[in-house]
Amino acid sequence: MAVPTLRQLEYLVTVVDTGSFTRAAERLHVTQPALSHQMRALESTVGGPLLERLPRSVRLTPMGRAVLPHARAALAEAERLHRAARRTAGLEEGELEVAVIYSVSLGILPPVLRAWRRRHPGVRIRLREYPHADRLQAAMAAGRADLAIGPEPAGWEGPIRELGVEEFAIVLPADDPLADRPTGTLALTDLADRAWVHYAPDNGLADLLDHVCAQAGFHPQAAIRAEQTSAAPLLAAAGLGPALVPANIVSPHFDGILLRPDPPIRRTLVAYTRTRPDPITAAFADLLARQARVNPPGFPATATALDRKDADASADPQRG
Amino acid sequence: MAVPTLRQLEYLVTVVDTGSFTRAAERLHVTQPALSHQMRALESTVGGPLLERLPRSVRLTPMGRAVLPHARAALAEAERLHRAARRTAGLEEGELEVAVIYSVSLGILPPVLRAWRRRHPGVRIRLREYPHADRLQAAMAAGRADLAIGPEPAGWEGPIRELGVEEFAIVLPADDPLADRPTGTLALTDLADRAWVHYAPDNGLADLLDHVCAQAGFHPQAAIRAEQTSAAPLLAAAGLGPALVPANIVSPHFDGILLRPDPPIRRTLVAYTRTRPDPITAAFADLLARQARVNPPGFPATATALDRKDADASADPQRG
DNA sequence: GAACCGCCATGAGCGAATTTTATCGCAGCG
DNA sequence: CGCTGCGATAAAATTCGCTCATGGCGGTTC
Repeated sequence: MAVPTLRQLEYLVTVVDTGSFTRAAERLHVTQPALSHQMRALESTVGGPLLERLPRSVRLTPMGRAVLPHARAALAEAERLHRAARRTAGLEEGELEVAVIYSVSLGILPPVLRAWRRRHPGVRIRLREYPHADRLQAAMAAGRADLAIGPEPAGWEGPIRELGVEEFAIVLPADDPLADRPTGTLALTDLADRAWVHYAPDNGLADLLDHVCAQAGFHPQAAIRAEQTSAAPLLAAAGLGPALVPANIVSPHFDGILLRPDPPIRRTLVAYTRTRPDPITAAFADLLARQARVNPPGFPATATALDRKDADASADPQRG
Repeated sequence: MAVPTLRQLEYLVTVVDTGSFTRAAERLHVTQPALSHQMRALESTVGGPLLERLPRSVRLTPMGRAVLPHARAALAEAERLHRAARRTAGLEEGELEVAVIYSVSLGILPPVLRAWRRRHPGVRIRLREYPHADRLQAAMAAGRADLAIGPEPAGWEGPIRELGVEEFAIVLPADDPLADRPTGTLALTDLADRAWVHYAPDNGLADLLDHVCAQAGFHPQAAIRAEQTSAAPLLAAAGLGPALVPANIVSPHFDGILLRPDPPIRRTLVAYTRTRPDPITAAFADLLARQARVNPPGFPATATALDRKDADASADPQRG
């Protein structure tokens, strides 16, 4: 009356294949009465006899003939299920959902994704981008991704793995009077009276810019509010005003000038999960921690060492 | 470590669909701890976590995502299995294997098959023809068909249903000196010195012809031995010699002469099964018993009343 | 033809797995 | 700060599935 058991279906096909209860029983490593019982139970759930017991063989009834292919199909599906599970455990396939703040998908992530794709071509990555660290954290807490990459989340309870300290740069056009500082550094207060290339309100960098300027003692005027983070350095280089951007999102062939703020502006980038990460997530987090160059050694140059030889270290769970 | 249970898979998809263990449990009419246990058991069989338990919902792990479609597929297959079983019980679909002797597939069967097909278009009939009643009976005993149609099997133990008495006719060419008997009958001895259209050795009619001729006191000479039963009347009409054929296999537009042997030669046709027939077989046997005109009323005319209005009588099991 | 053998069914008993009942822990919320 | 919803856990009861032992039935063999 209820659903059959996969094992009952397995019993059925084995009986049919061997043509005998006894042989099927020994192939299945059970005793023959167990098989008889299960077959009878199966016949009662489907509502009619499936096998005709002949003196020296068995034969399918019409109902048995109708049912058998579906039994095989269900078993094959269960087998596929098992294989799929093993494949995800072996990182051969799967789908990983990664949530990031904007700057990550512009800066550190692309080379990592490229390396990941080369190593695990079967594991698809679905990327979800958030403009603000708080929204990223909220989405992650609500379970919208397997792994989050962004600033250190406040009060997070799950495992957190540090990726590095992201450094911010001030972008000026090449012809700006302040552009050729011999030290390569610049105090924010030197730009207190400029109109800035600001960010749209929901972009986390808007808050960050407001915050650091407030610490420097002024409130930044906005010449424009960029919706897209990546537009900010371009707009700044075009002369709309200074911009504060993560140094790692600027292309190597960028024609603006990058100056290091004095004092430096930094934020730590981390990868975090809600719980102990599963194998795929752990592997991705590992790769991320090993390969992500949050800041290029020779700031402001942005060449990240993506093609570094990597050792397949074990994916030990992080804190948590 | 072993195969999962279909119910476990059902639990999984219900949890995913409802987004909650508790809601899934009530939808499945089990308590929530039972569901928790089963999910844990399933996770241990597939070798890793499938669900991530969030405060107010659940979320699939990558392995869960990989596994879920197969779980759904397996369940769908089980559902199809159940439906297929119900459909065979309702005679909506199925496959019936019928074994017959040659003359049946030439004579009484085609109109019955037509009627069956009209009534149960989903139930395919597979036909197996045997040249000899003994071979038919042996094949049936060995389980090569669901239903056998032929002469009464000797010492048969399963259910037998009588279909009628098949009458044999002597075929002569229209210009034969013996053809226009006013009585329409003819004694076999009148043909004792003719060369007959005989049958191939493995054809049961060969034995039958030899037998009835021996009873009439002579041994029939063979002008030819027909492999195909249906060829015999044609050869006889062409003048090769007299033939003895079941009256019902001769086409209405036949241009030979059919004479009733005196004394008549008859054999009973029956349908028989090994065991109490399943619904489909029983329904076919019913139709057969109701519709098969073993001999047309006006022998030797061969018009069978195939299009007779049929009442859907109940399919009570036969003797046995 | 009598004993034997292979094959499946049946019944009893047992151990394991599943479910239920009861309870705890925890997080979110008013 | 207690309440509520949700899932995990523990223990007990029930069900389920398996094995062991046995029986019936054909078919085969000597």
